[in-house]
Amino acid sequence: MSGQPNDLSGERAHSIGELTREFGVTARTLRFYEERGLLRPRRAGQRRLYDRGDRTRLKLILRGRRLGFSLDEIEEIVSLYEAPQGEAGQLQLLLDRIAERRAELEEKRRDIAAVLRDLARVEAGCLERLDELGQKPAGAKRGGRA
Amino acid sequence: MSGQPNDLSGERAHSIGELTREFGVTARTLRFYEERGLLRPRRAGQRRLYDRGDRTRLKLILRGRRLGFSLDEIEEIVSLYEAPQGEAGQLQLLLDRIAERRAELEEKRRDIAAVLRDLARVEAGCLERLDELGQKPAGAKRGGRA
DNA sequence: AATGCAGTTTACGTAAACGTAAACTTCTGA
DNA sequence: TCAGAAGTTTACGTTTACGTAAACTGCATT
Repeated sequence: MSGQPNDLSGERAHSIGELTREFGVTARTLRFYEERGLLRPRRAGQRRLYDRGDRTRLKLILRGRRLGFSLDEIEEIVSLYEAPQGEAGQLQLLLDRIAERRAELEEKRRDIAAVLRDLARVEAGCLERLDELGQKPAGAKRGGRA
Repeated sequence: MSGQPNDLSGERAHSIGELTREFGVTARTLRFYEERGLLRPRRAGQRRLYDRGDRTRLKLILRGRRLGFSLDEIEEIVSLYEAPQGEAGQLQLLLDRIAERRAELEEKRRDIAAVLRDLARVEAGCLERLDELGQKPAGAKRGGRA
């Protein structure tokens, strides 16, 4: 229909190599995530095929990774997004876990704010000192308030 | 003067055990950080004595850890705070490194915002579904806008 | 003198998250 | 038809950040 054979979904699926280039990870990493159950690409014979959903999951995984979550934690977080529409008790449990994760994220946010504030102080000291030395600082555009 | 013997600084220094309790880390961790050069407590004979500066450094270290920085990166970041008041070239290098770190931290901040936004969406879905079921949700106070 | 607690060094062990190498298949272009 | 690129499985290696155990010291009780 849309060019490629085996196009059951109407979506263009990607090979593992395409994914590595797009996301800057190695094929080993993608296979490892699959082994861990974090990704579940379908297959064309042996070859893995990653569709849009897989790419979305990968984005979430890498986001969690940048934030320093372990793969176990990432699995937990990602699972929240795809929680089955259970009954009341399940939904309440889900809400509780969301609240926990939110608390962690807000702690991280405070940590970031603190580090940014400290860096701003050091930077201010540098600039002041540079000014005393009668130098012109290069580049380094400043952002908004911390 | 202020009670303890060997009180050269006018500050009350802490034993390793006190630190572990205060910060929720093990003694092994503190010794490991020292081995890595991240901490440099003074000694009373063999015993380590941690003063206010050491505690400040430890706070910075643990902050970096919560944000998923490696100990190498943490060392780099902490060293920024204690940079020697060098001459112009050194100051410029310092400013560059600060800019790099700021960029990383701001990426993390965006990541956090994204995850919080997604969690809020899932939460909204849960609450809606709970409402349909005619249940009253427990706890889980909501925060501000993402 | 003996016990116990807190601290010390030395050293091997471990879990997480991949890296790397080997040996094989499958497709594609020259 | 055959080389090369891209993919596959299997399996052992590596780095980071500590855990854990052994053996020792110094000090305070009992």
